[in-house]
Amino acid sequence: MSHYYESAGVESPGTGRLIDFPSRVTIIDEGEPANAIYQIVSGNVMISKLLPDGRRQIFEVLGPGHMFGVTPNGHYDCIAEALTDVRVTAFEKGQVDRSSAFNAQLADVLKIQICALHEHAVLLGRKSAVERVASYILELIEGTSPNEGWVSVRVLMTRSEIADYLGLTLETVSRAFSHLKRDSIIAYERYDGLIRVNIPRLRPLTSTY
Amino acid sequence: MSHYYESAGVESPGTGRLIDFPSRVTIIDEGEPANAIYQIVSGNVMISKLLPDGRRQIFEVLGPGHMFGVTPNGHYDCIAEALTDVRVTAFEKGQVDRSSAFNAQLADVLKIQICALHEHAVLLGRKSAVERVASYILELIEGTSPNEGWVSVRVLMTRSEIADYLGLTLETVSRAFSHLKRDSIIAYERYDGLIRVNIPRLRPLTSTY
DNA sequence: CGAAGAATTGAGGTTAATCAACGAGGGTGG
DNA sequence: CCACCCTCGTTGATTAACCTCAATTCTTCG
Repeated sequence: MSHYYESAGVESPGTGRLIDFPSRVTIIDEGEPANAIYQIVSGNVMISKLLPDGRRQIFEVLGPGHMFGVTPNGHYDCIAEALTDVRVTAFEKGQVDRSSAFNAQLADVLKIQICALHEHAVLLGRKSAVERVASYILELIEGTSPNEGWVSVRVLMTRSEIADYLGLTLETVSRAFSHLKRDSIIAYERYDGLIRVNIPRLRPLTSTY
Repeated sequence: MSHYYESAGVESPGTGRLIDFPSRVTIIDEGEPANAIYQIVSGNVMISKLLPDGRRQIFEVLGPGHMFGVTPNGHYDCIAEALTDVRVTAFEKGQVDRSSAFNAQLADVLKIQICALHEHAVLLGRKSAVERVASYILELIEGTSPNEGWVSVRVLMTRSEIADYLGLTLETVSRAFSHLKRDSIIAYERYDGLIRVNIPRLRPLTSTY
């Protein structure tokens, strides 16, 4: 069962309801009846699944504009958890089903998500540990302004979460970070998760075009 | 460049054009301008991506009703290849964009695909070789009538293709099949890819609910 | 029948997982 | 304020799983 922390029930423009969640809180649980579709206003949300024995796989980390809680049947097929403090718009099932504007926007974000899931499947199925971590760091930077030279970026996920995202163990992730640091491809800053990244040297390690 | 084998350009009911492809032919290539969206009428299509050094990851094997060639930008993000002889309906870009009936159907299949991609990410990131192969065989049976007892199923993909689908090598896939055969969980029939499967004994090996 | 491709099996090497110890913050309560 | 605990991260030693290389068999098709 997930525990819901609601902000004041402010009505958003498009029939949606604004809800706030603090960091690390479960927003939706796998198997719950799918009563709403959520769109992120601010913050980041991790989407994952658990195996019966506790193994976890995180598929994607979504940011503002993205949607989750979409399912082909009546139940959520995965877990959504707040990585940061998050503000979402919740659209009640049935209220938006017939809105073609909503469905058009939904289709757009689903296309982007499928594309990202494809890329992530290549990572999980075919990349080495260092390639995975390099790809992860580069992914953090995507969208950040300058894509050349040294760039600073904040790593919000723990080693354990990164491991569950990359299909590795936390030790292997830690070793890969150490490896990149030793080779001066990344450098740690005053330890609040901030790192500096040498993009031209990192990019070739990802084995991506 | 993919080479297109077209059937007689029969017009399908909904402004789509019917096209036939023989087995193993490339239907769309990554990077090509996305001029059409395809819906499978009959047969199966493998969706994959290649890394620069030739490593391949197959994400999904699609059947009738499913769509491919959907992309958030103007270019295909992955390869589509005929696993069997395939008949598809090709919908030209621009002709269907404003059809809400088409978009509704598109959204429906995208939701199913995302769900499948989630499940596959768990397999790639968190399952052992035998668990992956067991999951693969069970997936072949999904939709086949009786889900209990012994069931016959045809394995259409080569060991190499299965390996690229499961993120393994073909030898590891072969060993996993041999392992399942030795334990009488599957049995080979007169070798045209047909195997018999003991579902009650196979299912626990997949580590899925 | 012969050739080419597919599958199987074995031996040995490599990568990442596992098991384990230790250190660095951050919060809590005495 | 300090001692304690707990989580997180790092690093080392060992193990296990899977990959690589190689040889052989099986299957299909001309």
